[in-house]
Amino acid sequence: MYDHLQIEKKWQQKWRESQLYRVGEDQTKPKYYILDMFPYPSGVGLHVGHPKGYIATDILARLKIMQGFNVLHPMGFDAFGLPTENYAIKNKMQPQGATDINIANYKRQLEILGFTYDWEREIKTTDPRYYKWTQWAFLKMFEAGLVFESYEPINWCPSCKTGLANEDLEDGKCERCGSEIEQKPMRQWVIRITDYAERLLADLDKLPEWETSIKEMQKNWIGKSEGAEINFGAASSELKIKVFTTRVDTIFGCTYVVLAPENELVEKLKSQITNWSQVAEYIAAVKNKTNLERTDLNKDKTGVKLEGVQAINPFNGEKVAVFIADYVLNSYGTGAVMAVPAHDERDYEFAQKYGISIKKSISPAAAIEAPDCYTDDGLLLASGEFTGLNSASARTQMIAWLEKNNQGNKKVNYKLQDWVFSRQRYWGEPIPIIHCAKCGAVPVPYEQLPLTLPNVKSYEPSGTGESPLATIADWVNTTCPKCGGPAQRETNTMPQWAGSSWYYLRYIDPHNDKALVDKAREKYWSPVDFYVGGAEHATRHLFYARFWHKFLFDIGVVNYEEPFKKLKAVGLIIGEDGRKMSKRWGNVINPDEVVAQYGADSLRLYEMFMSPFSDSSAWNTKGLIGVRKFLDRVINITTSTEPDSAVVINLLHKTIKKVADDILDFKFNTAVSAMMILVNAIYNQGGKLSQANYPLLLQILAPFAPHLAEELWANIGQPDSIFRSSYPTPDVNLMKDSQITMVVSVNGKMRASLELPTGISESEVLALALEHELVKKWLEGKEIVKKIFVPDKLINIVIKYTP
RNA sequence: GCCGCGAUGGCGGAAUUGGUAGACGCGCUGGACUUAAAAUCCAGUUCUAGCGAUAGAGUGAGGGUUCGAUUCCCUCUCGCGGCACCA
Repeated sequence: MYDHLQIEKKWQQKWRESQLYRVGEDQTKPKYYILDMFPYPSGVGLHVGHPKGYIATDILARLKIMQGFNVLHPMGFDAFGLPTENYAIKNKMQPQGATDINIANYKRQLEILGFTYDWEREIKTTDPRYYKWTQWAFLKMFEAGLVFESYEPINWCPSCKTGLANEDLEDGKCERCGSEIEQKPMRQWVIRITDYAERLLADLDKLPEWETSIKEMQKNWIGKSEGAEINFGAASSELKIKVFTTRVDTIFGCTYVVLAPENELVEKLKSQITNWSQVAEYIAAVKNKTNLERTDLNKDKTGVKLEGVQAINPFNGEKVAVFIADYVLNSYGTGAVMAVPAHDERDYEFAQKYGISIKKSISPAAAIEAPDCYTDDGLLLASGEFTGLNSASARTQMIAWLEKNNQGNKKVNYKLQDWVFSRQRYWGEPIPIIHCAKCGAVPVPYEQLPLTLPNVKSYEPSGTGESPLATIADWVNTTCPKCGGPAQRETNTMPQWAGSSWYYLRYIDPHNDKALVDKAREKYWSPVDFYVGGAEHATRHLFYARFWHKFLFDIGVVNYEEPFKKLKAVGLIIGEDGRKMSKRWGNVINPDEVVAQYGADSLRLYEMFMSPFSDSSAWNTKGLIGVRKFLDRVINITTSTEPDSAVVINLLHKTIKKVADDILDFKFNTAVSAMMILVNAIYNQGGKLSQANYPLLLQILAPFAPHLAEELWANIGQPDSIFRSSYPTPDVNLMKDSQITMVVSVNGKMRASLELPTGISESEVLALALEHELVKKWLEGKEIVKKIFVPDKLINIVIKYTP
């Protein structure tokens, strides 16, 4: 047993005093930038799940430091946003005050775990010196035409009293509070992220070190689909009904056309629609539905036929019926589809219900029975000049036909929607725009940045949908920077994602007041070599950050097109009862208590040992005691003037290599296991280790258990920190095995094993095997058909099977 | 429904160009030490049969490829994550 409290406190203080973690700018050294997703400092503090990723990056950082790299491993706080604002309202505090208290608590909790952060580089997104550059980037986007105002209906959370982006919804409910959301028209600032859709998709291929699952999620999020826009004529009207389809090849099977109820064509066709009252009623009913109801797949498809209107198929001049139905979304494609019930399941279901005819135009290429609704590619059937073509070439030729006849064109669509970038809330970066009656939306001049958040009496949402900022007359009323006339400030603030979209750049150059980041420094430190965080950010933060970075690249602020070279997702730690850690279940484990009772080194080691890094797994205090026992065993190893056994020497050098390799691979659980095996071997030789090898043991342990390793390092008279020593290099000769276990199997089944010198030949092994009693009895009276020999591994004797 | 990932002892998990399944840890059993307990140390621990040597079975289920499959292929079941009427 050792006094972890005393040791850990002592070294944390010494490291601070000696500025062990100060990050230098010596650009002649190779750099390594390791980044954690920075935390949101909530009022409840950290539970043991939060630091898991930080422990892993800290181990990697310490290894890299010992390997001679200039390591940047910073930490900061993503502090703007709703939770703090709501927390402040509830506790009758100012959001700024609540943030300061929460950050101080988080820092304290991080400090006791012994991380290598250089707090000189700390970032807070709420610091005006930081958000000056968030605002600056926004204005650059405004200048570049990427930002626009939109009056589209937005998702409105009646409980949070704020607008939400689609990204902030879960199952049509508010991600934060779980309330059902409503549709409410609201003036919003929107960023044209869709302009970058193609690059965000294509450049995923430049990220081989990202986990495929996260790349797949981003791909699905962008949702690219290639197809065609086709103009259907409207009978007895000049209007064109433009539809989008990925399956032009099925168009000869089109028996009706469907418009989204909100499609503006509906209003334009009003004069021809003979059942308008019925149509209007349907449109009104759809409007009242929440998105949740509308997108519920289990519900029946509904729609109304537009009596008096017909659409003309440009390929064959056929007139087909026109419907409105809420299964067609106005926000995707053209808000209109051509329906081919024979080859699309939704259309099939709808046609069945409304008695619309079903016409086959594709037959399966293989000789199989065609189902009523066949959705795969095949051969074209009854399709005029295109009959007999396969689907793929038909699509190419039919699009060419459309373009030649001016009836449509090739078109790529994305599910990705533009980024609603404003919130009607107080605790966010003010959007630096001034509204002038004469000049329109005018940017706040760059030299006036940062545009700071004013103090306000009440942080409660106004309830009208406007930000509390709107109530501060002397802040709102200003003069137009362009014409000098009276004007009003924008009162919306930015979403929480804004500050986190580029923070990794600021760590490189945190105090620069002339630029977002110095370009030479950025060239040296970027990109982030290793980024670690929760997979839940795959389609939000990670997507926005990639977009923001590409924009900064385009305007020449950064040198590289992608911000994060390697990405690893951290698995959750759930409660001992198998449920997510939450106050509600009373299963939260507080790291403060674990550190007090077992020490930070034990916590670090345990979280790395408990499961593969990216897997989620349940906390188990018994397992924690197991790694604490391991540390106690390390302490009890004594140094000796006697040489070590061959087994220990061999194992030590193998372990040096394995631990370093495993850290770089984020396979911490097997690294810890390898160290345990080594220590067990040392105990088998009496718990003594030679003076020459003892320091090596401490060095491989140091990244995992820094306090203890540092203490033991000092105990053997080392004057400087163990983290200023060089990570040991394994001796390849000492790692070599002189003996191997040769497996002898008969028909693939292990029957015996032989301890033999390495490099032994097949004939020698065979001779020994045939003599072996355990092998002999299986071979008696049997004919040997063949032998398979894997050098230094096994020999398999194959005999003829005679029942 | 679609996309991705996964399923191994009582538990967490280990094992990759296909070659000893169950490393390491927890738990459990026994022993040493102790007046006793805790701690520590040592030994054992997949299941079945056997005192034992040993034999048989065994990596979610079924099939296949192979001298040999936890690993590769096909079908299915269950679980996790993401997306979801995207035309």
